[in-house]
Amino acid sequence: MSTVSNVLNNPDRVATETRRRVEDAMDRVGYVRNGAARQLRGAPSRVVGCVLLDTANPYYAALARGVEDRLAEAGCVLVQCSTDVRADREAQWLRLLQEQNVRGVLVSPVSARVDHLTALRAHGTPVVLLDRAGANAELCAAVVDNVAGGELAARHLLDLGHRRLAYARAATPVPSVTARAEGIGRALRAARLDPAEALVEVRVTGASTDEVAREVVAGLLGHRPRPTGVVCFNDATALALLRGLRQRGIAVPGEISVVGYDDLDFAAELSPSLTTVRQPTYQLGHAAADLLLSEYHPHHRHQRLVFAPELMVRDSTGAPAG
Amino acid sequence: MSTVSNVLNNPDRVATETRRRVEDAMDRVGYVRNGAARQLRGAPSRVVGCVLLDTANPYYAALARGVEDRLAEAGCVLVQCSTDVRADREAQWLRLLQEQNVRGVLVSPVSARVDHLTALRAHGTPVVLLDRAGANAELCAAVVDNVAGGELAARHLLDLGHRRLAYARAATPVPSVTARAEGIGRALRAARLDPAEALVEVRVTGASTDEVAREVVAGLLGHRPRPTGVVCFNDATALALLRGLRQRGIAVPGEISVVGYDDLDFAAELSPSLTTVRQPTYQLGHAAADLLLSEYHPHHRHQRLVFAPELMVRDSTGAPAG
DNA sequence: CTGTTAGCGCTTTCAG
DNA sequence: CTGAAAGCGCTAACAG
Repeated sequence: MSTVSNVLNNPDRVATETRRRVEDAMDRVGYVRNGAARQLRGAPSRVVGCVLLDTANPYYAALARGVEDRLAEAGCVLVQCSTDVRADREAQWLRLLQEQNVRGVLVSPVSARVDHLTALRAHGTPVVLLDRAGANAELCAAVVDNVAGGELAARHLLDLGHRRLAYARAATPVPSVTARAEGIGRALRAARLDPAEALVEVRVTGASTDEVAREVVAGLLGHRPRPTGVVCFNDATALALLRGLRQRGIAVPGEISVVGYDDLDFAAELSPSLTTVRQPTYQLGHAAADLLLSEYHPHHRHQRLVFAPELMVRDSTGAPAG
Repeated sequence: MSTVSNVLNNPDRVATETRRRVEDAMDRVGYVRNGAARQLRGAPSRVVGCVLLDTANPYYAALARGVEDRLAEAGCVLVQCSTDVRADREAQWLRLLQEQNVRGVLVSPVSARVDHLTALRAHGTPVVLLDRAGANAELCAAVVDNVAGGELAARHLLDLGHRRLAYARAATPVPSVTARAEGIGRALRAARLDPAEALVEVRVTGASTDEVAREVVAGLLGHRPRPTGVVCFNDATALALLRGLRQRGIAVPGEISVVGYDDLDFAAELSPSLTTVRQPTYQLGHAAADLLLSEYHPHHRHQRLVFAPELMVRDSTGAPAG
């Protein structure tokens, strides 16, 4: 019995001949190692958890793929859970993952409060924050600089000559979405404009493209003076907005300029092609997984990895009319 | 000790007062159940595995979300693995999942041969096939009828008057992609055309949109007589093709009609908007998970669930010139 | 209701 | 190299 165990875990301690005999006995009887029992004996878990706002969202799907690929190198698999931005679900998933003794969790937290995550870490489960840095570097984090992203988008519009902007954002107070608003405000102030006057926030609640289109267009056109440039918090919203504006016969970028966020595959192919902020999503996931795995090293120190977004200028933005 | 166990597993056998005492002792010390130990004692695993061609692909992301939601109802989580259409990876992931004693696996198999999956099932791990029905119903399967999908797309073009078609497909012999080719052939024969003459297959190997665009356009234009209608095996390829044709100044649908596959969010928003075959992806995942969970019922019989695709007619298709 | 006990499959240690 | 034994945390069965 101990020889078999050695064949599996310390192959070099076993004579080649013996090892061979054990190995083909194994596949004669179809032996499969029992992970639960190993883990109970103290072996590190080979499962990592990942709690995201919505795993079907292409942004998170790409991020998760980055995570998955890095974990594969370490022989680990990834459990993916969606919260749909609900704190109760986040808590429930984290509990389940903790019970499964996962090797660690990557979390895109629903709210800015991360006490429960700090507690989870203190309890022995490594945690890496995504999209949101912890307050005092008490947790590892990997983020794209959303403030910078919002700033890039807004500055681009300001440079083109726009003076009244809108930000079409999800109604839920997701940290990354809020940070982009902050970046937009920063760009406005740098241009000596008062965000209270020069910026309209339009909140999107709809689920379908059509609903979103209606909401955003209504929010924009209902405002006087009408904004001439819009930053959308993601490309899906920009897509909906472009449709809504086309249906109303409003020219883009002639009457209104539109900036997206994410640079999904289709952004470059729309007509007009979409100016948008690209995020290094896959790399972010890869690096985050790397960070998580490194928590097992003896002298681990928490780190915050910050990735830079990049503005992709295309045809949906131009100088304002008049 | 057994009382504690009962509080967790048979709460009604314990007096309310005692239960309460146990419960707050638990959260005073921060007790967390050990899943590995439970499982070792025979509790059913709460982890389900899912091995897909590429988890970052929006098609699979939506499918996985359907799976995830159904599993959540049963208190289970989903591990997602990507094979990138490589048989060795598929085998490796399945092995790992088997060692983790997962409750079951959903697999979108790399090849038509599923012996290893039948063997896995025989060994005690429930298996549900995705995108591919097993030969003799020896495994559960949930599929969208890809033959019907290919047929829908081709018949639409034939009805418009096209007589020379192309099929732009992934070079790898993925079952679902091949089935669509079969459907196209069937539609051609139904219209009394010989697929050998009336159909060109263009194989796509590129990874980036630009490469794909080049390949497909070259494949199409290099053929005499030139096809007037193209079915793409997915929307991403159609997107690339539209770009390629636009760059060459070829009118869609004026000179060439294009049909996509998947009906991703952006399909309706392109210019021209994309005629494409919609698949009930989320529902497929949901139903597949349901099937998997049902394997635990005593009198389970393997079933094959077939979902119907739907043609979304938009502006990228029209009557051929001349 | 509480305490005791056995044992799930594995790794580790120690003797032979 | 092989055999024996302990114990990871839990559940189930049973006696008090």
